[in-house]
Amino acid sequence: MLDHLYDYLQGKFAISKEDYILVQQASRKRKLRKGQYILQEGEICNFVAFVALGCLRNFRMDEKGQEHIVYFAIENYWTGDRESYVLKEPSKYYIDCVEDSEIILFSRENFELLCAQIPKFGELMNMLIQKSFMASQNRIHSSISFSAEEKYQDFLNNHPKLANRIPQNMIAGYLGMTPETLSRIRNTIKARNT
Amino acid sequence: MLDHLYDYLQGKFAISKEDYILVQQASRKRKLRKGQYILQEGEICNFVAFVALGCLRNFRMDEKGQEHIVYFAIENYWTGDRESYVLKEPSKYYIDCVEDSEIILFSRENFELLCAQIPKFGELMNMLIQKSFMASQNRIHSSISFSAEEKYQDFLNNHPKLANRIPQNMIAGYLGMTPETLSRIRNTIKARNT
DNA sequence: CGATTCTTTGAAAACAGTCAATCTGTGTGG
DNA sequence: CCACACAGATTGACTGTTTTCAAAGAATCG
Repeated sequence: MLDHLYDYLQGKFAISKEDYILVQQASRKRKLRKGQYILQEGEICNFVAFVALGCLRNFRMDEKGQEHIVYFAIENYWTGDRESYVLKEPSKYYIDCVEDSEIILFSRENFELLCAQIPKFGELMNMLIQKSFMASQNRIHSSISFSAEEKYQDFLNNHPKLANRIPQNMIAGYLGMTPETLSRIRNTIKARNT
Repeated sequence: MLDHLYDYLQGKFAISKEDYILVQQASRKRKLRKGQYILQEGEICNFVAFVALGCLRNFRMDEKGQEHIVYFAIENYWTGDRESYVLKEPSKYYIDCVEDSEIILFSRENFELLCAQIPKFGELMNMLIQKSFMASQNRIHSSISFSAEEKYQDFLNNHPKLANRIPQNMIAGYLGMTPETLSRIRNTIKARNT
């Protein structure tokens, strides 16, 4: 029943049936409801998660209770708090579900074992971190260079699929602006296109 | 004469003399003057560089000629444009020297060879990318969550060594604000501490 | 249908950017 | 050694953008 992940890994490096059985044995599936947390501030992130269905977000909460979102993970994306995982320190992040979701969880032990047992799997993870880094660089550039409207346009260009399924207050929290500002920006864009 | 890199690698994984000779043969040293470029927009980044001395910056230029700095590399840091390197696509970045510098350059071919020949070297690179990613995440958080003054304070906390040697207009370009704004922020901080 | 959450709108205030002028320090050439 | 040029930093007045707070409208879910 882990077909989603199997298709994904097939697409990445043509995993063998036998190796996939290892993956299956190392993981467990979890169904989650919208709003449910898989990580909370202060906990050590001892897992890596693959999103088979739905959408999750990584965010921090500030003293005023405002949520600042650093990452969305939809189908075929991985999530977790890399920093807490690597350093084995309490996380500064929350991870919760934006929609009802299905994820495949790997405990730290199992995940490291898999990376060692299936070299291609380990390489894939290195490649993913590299891609994450490249994406982060681009996000940093956008966030230090662009006006609020430009940031939103950039978001639409880079994440057309997210734009349609994520509430706007979260998009605002991802872009570093208030929901009111985002709403006004959408207005002026709409006005311009008429 | 590549002692700086030798000490660095020693500190990272106790490299053997023989392996270090490989590193030496795969690299070449370059002295650079302040302002000199090692990468310009449109070029493909076919190298990885280690900074033995001095300071370099990665930045993009917008239509108005404004420079947006995504990264500073000082002694014992690595630089280059990872995205252009990996994708073999023209870079969107410039990399130039903030001070007179000495760097150790690895061509793509030599670098990949080294990673394969010296497994610990390859692992180190993966680890560095991972750390870069973690640093990027934190920078994204700061840039979507903080006011201009908080961003500056955060910069002082995280990069005390950079604050003293980098001109303020560049710090402003790194934090995503104008030099004027940064100057005023420094004023209010100074006023508060008297 | 009612309750809750999300989005929009308005007016005022806070914040950051722009433009122009001045000040400071550094290094260079006469 | 001085005078000058130059780059970087500061200041002031003004403009524009974004936030804040409050309220009203839409949409969604049980």
